[in-house]
Amino acid sequence: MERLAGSSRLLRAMNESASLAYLFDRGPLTRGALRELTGLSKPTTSEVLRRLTDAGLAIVIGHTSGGPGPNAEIYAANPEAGYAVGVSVRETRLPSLALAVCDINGAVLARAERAADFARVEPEAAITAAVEELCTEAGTVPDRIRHVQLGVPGSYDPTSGVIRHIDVPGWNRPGLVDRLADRLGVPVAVENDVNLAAVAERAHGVARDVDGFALVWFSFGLGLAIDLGGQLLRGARGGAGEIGYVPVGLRGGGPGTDLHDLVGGQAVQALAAAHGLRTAGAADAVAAAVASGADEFLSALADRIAVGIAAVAAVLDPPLVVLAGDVAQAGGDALRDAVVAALRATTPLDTPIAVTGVTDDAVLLGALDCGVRAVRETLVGTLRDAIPPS
Amino acid sequence: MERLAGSSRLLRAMNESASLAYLFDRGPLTRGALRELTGLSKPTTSEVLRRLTDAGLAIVIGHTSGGPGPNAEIYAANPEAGYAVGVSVRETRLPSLALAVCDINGAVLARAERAADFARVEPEAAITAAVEELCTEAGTVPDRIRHVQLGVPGSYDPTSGVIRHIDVPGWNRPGLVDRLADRLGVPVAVENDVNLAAVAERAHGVARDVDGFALVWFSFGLGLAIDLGGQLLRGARGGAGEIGYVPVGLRGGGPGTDLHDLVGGQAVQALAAAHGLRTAGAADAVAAAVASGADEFLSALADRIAVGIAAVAAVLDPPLVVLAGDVAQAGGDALRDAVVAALRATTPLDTPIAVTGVTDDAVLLGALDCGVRAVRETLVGTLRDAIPPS
DNA sequence: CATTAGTTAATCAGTCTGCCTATTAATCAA
DNA sequence: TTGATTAATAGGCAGACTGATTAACTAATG
Repeated sequence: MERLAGSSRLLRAMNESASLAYLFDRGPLTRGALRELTGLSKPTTSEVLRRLTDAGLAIVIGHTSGGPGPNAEIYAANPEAGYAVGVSVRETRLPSLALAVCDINGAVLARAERAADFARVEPEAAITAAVEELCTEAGTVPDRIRHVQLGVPGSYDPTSGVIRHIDVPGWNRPGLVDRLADRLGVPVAVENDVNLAAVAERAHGVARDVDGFALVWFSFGLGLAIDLGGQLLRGARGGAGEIGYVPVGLRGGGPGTDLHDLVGGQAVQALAAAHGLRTAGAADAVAAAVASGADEFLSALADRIAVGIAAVAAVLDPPLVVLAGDVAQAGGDALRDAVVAALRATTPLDTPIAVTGVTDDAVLLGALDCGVRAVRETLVGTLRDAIPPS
Repeated sequence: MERLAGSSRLLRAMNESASLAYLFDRGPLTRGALRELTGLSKPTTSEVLRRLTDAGLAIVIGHTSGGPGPNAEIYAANPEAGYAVGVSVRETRLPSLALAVCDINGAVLARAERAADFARVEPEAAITAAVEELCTEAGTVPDRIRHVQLGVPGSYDPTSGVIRHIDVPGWNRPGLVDRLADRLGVPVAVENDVNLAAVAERAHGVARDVDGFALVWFSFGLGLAIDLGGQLLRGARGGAGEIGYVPVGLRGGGPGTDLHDLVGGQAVQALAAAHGLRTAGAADAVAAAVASGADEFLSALADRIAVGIAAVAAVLDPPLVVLAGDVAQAGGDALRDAVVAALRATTPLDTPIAVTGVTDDAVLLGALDCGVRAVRETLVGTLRDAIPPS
C-alpha cells in the first residue's frame, strides 16, 4: 500500500523523477511526448526539463522536422550522467575476467578480457587494476563510474557480505565486497552469474516479452535462475536455484542421487562416453552428438534434463523455461526438441521450452544491464531525495 | 520505477490514502501519531482526518487521558466502511461451504457452515443464498459487502476466468465467477485454498515475521503455496505449487512415479496399512501412529515428504517451510522432527521446518484476510481516483 | 502554571489555464 | 519560379488556483 505523503516539494521531486524515468526507458522524447506520458501541463514539462538539463541529467540531442510549425527539441537522458561497469568472474581451467563499461543508455564504451591468477593476486587488486585499465581504454575517468556489478559463480549473501559456494581462489573471504567498494570508491553489487544470464535473456534474448521464466544453466556446473516479472528470485540466503540438490529417487536414510549427479558437466561427459562419444568437455560432447545425429545419447540426456525441468515447472509453473549455458547452446534446437518430447512423455505439464537467444557473453551483458539499472535508480533517487529531511 | 506525476490534487489524494492506510494497519491513532507517521503538518493532518470522517472512512473511537493538556481524539478506520465475505468451498465426501463476514478491521460478525449438493443446486444459487443468510445473521445488508473471496480446491485462471483442476460438481463451468459477481452485485475473487491457508499462516500462524515461506499442504490431496514477502506466487496459469507432479526417480519414456503417488492421501493410507495401521483416513492413520509411537511408519513417511521438500528448497530456498493440512497437523512435532531428520540425512539444505500454527479453519481465515485487504485497497483507491481524468 | 490539542491566518511552493509569439510547411497568386 | 498568405505547432508568460507550511493563538488538563 502506498504510503507517500508530503507537500509541493514532493510533487516536484515526483514529477522530475517520473520524467527522468520516462527518458530512461522510452528513449528520446520531445516535450510534447513527455507531456502525454506524464499528463503534466506545458509549463510544468518545460520547467522539469530545464531542471533536468541544468542538473546534467538530460540533454537536447536533436530537433524534429518535416511537419508544420517550429521544430520541437528532442531530449534524451545524458549518457555521461553516469557509467556502469559489469564484470564476469569465471571459473574455468584458469580463472578469468570479462568486463565492460557502458553509459547510462547502455552503449558499451569499452570491453576487455583478462586472465587472472587469483592464487597470486588478490581479487581486490586485480579488479581495481582491470577497471582502471578499462577506463583509460574507454577514454573516461573512474570517478564517472557510479556502479560496479560483479557476476560470480556462487551465491552472495548480502546479510553476511560473503560470497558462498564459489571455487575461485580468494573470492570466499569475508568483507571482500566492502573492501573492493572502498578501493574503487563506488558501490559494488554481486550477483550469481546464472541470475545475470537471466537478466540478459530478458533484455536481449528469447524472454523479452514474457511475464516470467526459469532459466536452466548447463555448463560445467548446473544452475537455475528464476525471473518473476523482471524480478529475480534469490531465496533466503541467495540459494534459490541450487537446483543441483534436487533429489532423484527415494532412498532410505543416506545421501542419494541428485540432479547434479545426473546432468552436471561430468555426468554429461560420462553419459556421452557410455554412448561412445569421447571428447574434451560436456559441451563438445553434445555438439558432436548433434552433428553426428547420436539420437540415443541425446534422448538419454533429455530424459535426465526433463526430470529437473519437471521439478521446477511443478513448483513454479513458469510461462517459459529457457535452456542456457554452453552445453544447452551446443545442443540447440535438437536438444530442445528432445527435452520437450521427454517432458511431455513423463508429466502432464506443458510448459514451453526454448533455447537461449543470447549469443554474446550472457553473464557480462546481464551485469551491464544490472549496473545501468542501478545507476538509473541512483539518479532518480537523487531527485526524489531533494525532499528535505523534515 | 515510480512514474507518478501530477498536481496538487494528487498530493491531497496521496496524503489521504496514506493516512487511511496507516489507520488500517497501525490501528487507532491520534492526530499526533498520524502526524509522526506521515510527516505532515498539524493543520494538514486535521484536514485529512476531517475529510476521512466526512467520507465515512474514519471515526473517533475515544480520547486519551492522563497527560497534561487537552485529551487527544483517537481515530480509527470506520469498521462499517465496508464488509468482506470469505467462502471456503470444500471437496470432502460431501461438498460443503464454510463462510464468514467481517468488517474492515477484520472483526468477524457472523460465521456459518453448510452442506451443499452442487450436483443438484448450481453454485451461483447456493453461494448467493448462503451469503444472504449470513448477512441476516450478522444483522447487516448485502449492499454493505464490498468483496467476496472464494477459496477453492483448484486453480483459477484469471485470463480465461475458469477454475481448473477442481472436482466439485458444477464449479469448472466457464463464466461462473462472472455470473456469481453479477448475481451478488459485488466483486468476487477466487483463490486456491492452499494459497489462502498460506495467507492465514502469515497473518495468524508461524510465518508471521518471516520474509517468505513455502507451505506444503498434506490432506487428501497435496499442495504447495509459495509466499514471497507476503506476495503469493501463482505461476503462469495459476498452476504454481502443483507439487504433486514433481517426478521421483528416472524412467525411460513412459509416465512414472511422482510425488502424488508418494505422499498423497491414498498413498499415505496405503503406507500406513503396509505398516499394520488400518484406519479411515490418512490423517487418522498419522494421528494413530503418533499416539502409538509407530516410528517406522513415521520415518518412512518422513523420507517421502523430505523428497518433496528438498525439491522445493533446492528451487526456492525459502526461509521457512511450513507443514500444514490435516495430515501434517495430525503428525505434529513428531512428524516435523522426523522430516527434519530425513531432510538432513539426504541433502545439504538446512531449511527450517515448522508445523502450522493455525488451529482454526485456515482456508476460511485466509479468505477473510484476502477479502479485507481487497476492500481496503478499494477504499484507498477511491481516494486516489479523486484525481480527475485530465 | 506548564504542557499539550487543535484552530486560524498569512505565506509559500508548485501546477494549471489561457493567451501570446515565433517558426515552419503548405498553398496560392503573380 | 517566386513571393505572399495561411494553417499548424512549439514554447513562453501572466495570473489564478490548490494545497501545505509556519507561526501565533485559544482552550483544556494535571
